[in-house]
Amino acid sequence: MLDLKQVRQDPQAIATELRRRGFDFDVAAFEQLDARRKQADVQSQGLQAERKIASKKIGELIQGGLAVDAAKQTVNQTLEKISAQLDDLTGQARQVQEELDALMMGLPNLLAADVPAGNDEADNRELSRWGEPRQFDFEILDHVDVGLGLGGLDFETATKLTGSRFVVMRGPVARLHRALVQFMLNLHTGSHGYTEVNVPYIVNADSLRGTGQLPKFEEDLFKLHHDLDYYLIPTAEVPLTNMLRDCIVEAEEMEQGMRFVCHSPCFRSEAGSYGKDTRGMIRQHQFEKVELVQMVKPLQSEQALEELTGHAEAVLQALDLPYRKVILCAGDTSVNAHKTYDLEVWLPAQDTYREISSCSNFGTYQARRMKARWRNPETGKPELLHTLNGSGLAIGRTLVAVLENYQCADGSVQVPAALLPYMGDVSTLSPQ
RNA sequence: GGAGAGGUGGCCGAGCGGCUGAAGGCGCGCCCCUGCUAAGGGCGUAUAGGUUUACCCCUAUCGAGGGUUCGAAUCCCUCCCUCUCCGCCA
Repeated sequence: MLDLKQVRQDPQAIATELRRRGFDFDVAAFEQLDARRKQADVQSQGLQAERKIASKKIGELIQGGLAVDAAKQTVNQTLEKISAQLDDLTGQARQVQEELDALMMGLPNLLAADVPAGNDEADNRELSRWGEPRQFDFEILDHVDVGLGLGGLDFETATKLTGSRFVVMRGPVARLHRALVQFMLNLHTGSHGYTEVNVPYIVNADSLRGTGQLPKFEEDLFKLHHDLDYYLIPTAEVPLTNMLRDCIVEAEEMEQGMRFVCHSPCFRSEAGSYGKDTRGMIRQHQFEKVELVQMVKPLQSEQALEELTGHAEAVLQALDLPYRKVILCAGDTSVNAHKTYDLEVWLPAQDTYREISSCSNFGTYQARRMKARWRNPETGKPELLHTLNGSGLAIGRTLVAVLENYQCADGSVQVPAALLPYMGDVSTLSPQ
């Protein structure tokens, strides 16, 4: 959510900014609604003030010994006038307020100045590459066939158990998957200063509103059949970031750094992606991810995004997986993000780089929704903090990348050196 | 699932129809006193919105939502959450 005051101050400037995203902000409609809100507020608040005075007077008269009815009589006129209008006016004021809230909730975040122009994925700008894609001297397989050969990936059984877009992993491949989780958690907690957290995988609607998945993207979520509005998490970002919802963090605690890392499953309905990436593990309804979240003081978030992205890159480098770093263009940056870097890993079978991590700075956008604040010692006042998150990394896609990049001519797969300690010294996954 | 107790400011905690946006304490900030240390005294200290150059002022908020009333932190209803006991259970 944007700052209402800021929008009010210069709606044209906001409109211009949002146009970069291709978002059309109707300034006239906003100003009209805001004016209506103001009028409704002034009227209803004025009336409430009158009522308060009248009520107080009755109280005083009764204290002074007057009978209750007699006391009411003295202010009768005022009361009648008030009771006739108050419900109506407060109702109106509330309704207008709700409309304005909805409008504000629907506005995307402002983009950072260095976000490149563009409409979609094709306009994202590559910033750097790391590693050399390996040259294969044999016919390579994609991860599905590699996994099948190892007897470790079983899509058919998963389809029987549930349906499409699920997978069963078995034996050494399942272990490799787990090894990736352990390795990443240890790296981020050991070398990057993150605190490991374990969170609920089911969250309420307030949490999803806080991070911005609701109200606009409900169709992407799995909602539970339950009396309360419960959802499966689409990413650990939701519970992790919402830990600070309605909190005021003391300055001292901020200094120590609010860095959290969490391994969790992620559940996504993938509505609207029919036919996309249907083969293999690239796009599943359930996948696992190691998520990085930081809450920082406003002036630090720009730097924090660089660092956080670097933490995700460190995983790819340790696994010796070639990747490139991309800055998302205006049209491809998600509505709640201020600036996003994607890390794309090299997938030889697809002969292309595919997203494996997305690292974003949200500025105050999420914090304002969540009322996540810190106490600024200079002012003594609570101020919104900045939130960031990134995948460090998506486990399923990392497994895909390992299977493809480390495959051998005989169908076996070498275990990356960094994972050996987690594999019980199994250094090669052999075909069955 | 059953029975009971409770949810008040950054924290603890009083209030249980009007003088309460809320006593008292802790914490925090400023000042005074004190030649170290320890202690003491004074003042200030919620959030959001409106208005304003600013001060003032106005409105809302005592878990959430309804209701009763001229008036609700206080009474009634529904829901959520926490704690204790019983049952069940990984």
